[in-house]
Amino acid sequence: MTTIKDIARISGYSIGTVSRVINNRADVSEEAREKISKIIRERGYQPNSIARKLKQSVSSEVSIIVRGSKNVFFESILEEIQIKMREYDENISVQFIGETDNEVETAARIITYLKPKGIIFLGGYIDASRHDFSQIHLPCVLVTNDARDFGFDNLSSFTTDYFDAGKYVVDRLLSEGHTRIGILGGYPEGPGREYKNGKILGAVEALRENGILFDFDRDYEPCSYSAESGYKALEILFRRSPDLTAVFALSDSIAFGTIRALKDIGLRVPEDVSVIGFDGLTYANYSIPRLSTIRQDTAGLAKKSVDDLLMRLSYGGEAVHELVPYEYIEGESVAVNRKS
Amino acid sequence: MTTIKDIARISGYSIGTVSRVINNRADVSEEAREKISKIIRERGYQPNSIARKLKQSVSSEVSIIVRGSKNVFFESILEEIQIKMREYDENISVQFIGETDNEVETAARIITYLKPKGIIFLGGYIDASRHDFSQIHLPCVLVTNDARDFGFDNLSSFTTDYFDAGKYVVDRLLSEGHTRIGILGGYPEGPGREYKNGKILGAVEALRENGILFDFDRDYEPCSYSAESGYKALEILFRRSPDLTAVFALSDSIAFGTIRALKDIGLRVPEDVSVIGFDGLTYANYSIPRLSTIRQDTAGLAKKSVDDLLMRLSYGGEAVHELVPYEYIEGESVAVNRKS
DNA sequence: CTGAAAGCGCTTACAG
DNA sequence: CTGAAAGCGCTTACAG
Repeated sequence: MTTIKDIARISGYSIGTVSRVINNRADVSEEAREKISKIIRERGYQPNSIARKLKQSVSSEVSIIVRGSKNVFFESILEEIQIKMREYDENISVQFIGETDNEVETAARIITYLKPKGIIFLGGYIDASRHDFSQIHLPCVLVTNDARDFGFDNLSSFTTDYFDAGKYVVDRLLSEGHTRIGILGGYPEGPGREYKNGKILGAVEALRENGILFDFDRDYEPCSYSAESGYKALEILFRRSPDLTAVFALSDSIAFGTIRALKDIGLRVPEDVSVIGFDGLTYANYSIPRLSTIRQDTAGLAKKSVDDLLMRLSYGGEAVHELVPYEYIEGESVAVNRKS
Repeated sequence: MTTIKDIARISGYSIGTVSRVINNRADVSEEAREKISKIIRERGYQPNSIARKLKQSVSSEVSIIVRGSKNVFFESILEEIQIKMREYDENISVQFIGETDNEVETAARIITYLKPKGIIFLGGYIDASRHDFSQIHLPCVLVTNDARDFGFDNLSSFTTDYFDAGKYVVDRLLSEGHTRIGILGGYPEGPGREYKNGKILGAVEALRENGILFDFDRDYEPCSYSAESGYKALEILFRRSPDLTAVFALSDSIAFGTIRALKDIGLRVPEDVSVIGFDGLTYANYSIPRLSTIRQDTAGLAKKSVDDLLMRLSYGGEAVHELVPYEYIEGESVAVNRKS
């Protein structure tokens, strides 16, 4: 293994000077820089990143903490982030945590362990651990949640406007004549069994504006973000509310399970029941029927998050909070309500 | 930050003894071990892994190199590997590389950079870079390819028997009376435009045993492992061979694209055309129609790979090569051929 | 069983 | 602009 000592010996300079060349410091003579660079190139010398990390209190990596490893939507954002980071030649390390794990605690552990220079949270909440987060002073980005109101100047956030999108979905269903609309996905949060999910709140608001009071006990069924749970949740929902003519599934995977369950019950989509999903997974465009859904801009979310983090890392600047536009994709899973 | 020095100072022992306790060495008195352990627990002290890595020529991490970041099947194996590794309290670092990147080169880079104690290759070929691999002396595992014939005593491999499974698929279609069977997916490899893919070779063999010579030019269409390319490939295939009554899609994602394309052409699955996929993704059980497919044992592949690597890491031993059983899942996408 | 000391490969004030 | 030296937090022969 070639080390900095070898380069120093061969070049005739000290390891201090070699180190300065490696780190592109200004205070090196052109002569030394060229000579040393040449030798580094020839030998294919790569500085030992572990030794560097030990000295530098911070490494050159960005850590990405992903909440929930089975979430197809997060996987696609993660993929985009990876691509972007590779373009910029930045190193990343990915950490998956469980749905119920505390991402801020994880961040604290990672900071001592990996010493990242910045952190991207993919799908955390943060506000549940505000106190702990205030101990973290690295530039961070929260993706798929709005951190505007948390008041941390080192935490940017980029997210779809879930409230607005949820409202759009229900407005769309209302405009097709549906009034008996069910909602599938997510969980009531906190001790008060509150519904904090923006998609749900937006959906409820759309109904309210049309004089319909959403009955959670009857027309809502919680479930996690997978086809399996979507399937089961639909069965429960329709046993309770067989008169529903439309379903808003909080993710495409839930929607796929929903559509399959409806078929197995003997109901046709969209003739008997309309279904709208959320996320805009590639597969939504290949399912039978094609799924009508809200497409989140995964590429945009990823790009903005990465760009913001790297810019703040290099030049400082304030944290920003941005709502990234979504798009409604017209599929084949929505039809006019013929029941009423 | 608590360091080993603090623990030493508080406990009254030297940092050497503290280090021995941390590393569970035998040559420490019970008294010292207890006293020091207690303090470590109280303080929530975590040894700095970077400093450890610097001394130990090897870190405590296992690196996982994943080929192709858009591969849903690999993602599900990766997830299982992560779960297993976490159970065993082993740290991992994941590196995604492009479809066409050289995984052995990547491994060499990672070894100097991260100093992993072992490597798991998810979906590489290795044999294309045999020479370079012979420079790698860490325990390694290749998943989803058979390395038996490569002759490296540090490389185990676990894979589905693709030849056998491919043969099974076509036998299944033949038994339903299909003789005009198309194949979708993969690429001819190497300069000689050879078909090295085990699934394809098995399929061709099944046909041959039944007196049918597979016509690659007419009844095969290469494509990558996604719904999009499956959709396009099916269109091309059927423009050329509209008399096919069955399609073997080399992955479930290809199959989903295939089924959708057939529907858009105006053909029904399975009434007009039977389709069998490969992988056994969860979603295959929720699509319309439910997809008949070969389920690869992702959990088994992951568990065996992890167990083998950790065992060889701890106790040495020879590399092993194992074919992990697959299972045919009967869906709704295969029917008797009524054309002949 | 324990401590003192060398050293892993690098970075960075400090002098000059 | 450059070198000598301290030190990052740990591990591990070496003595005793």
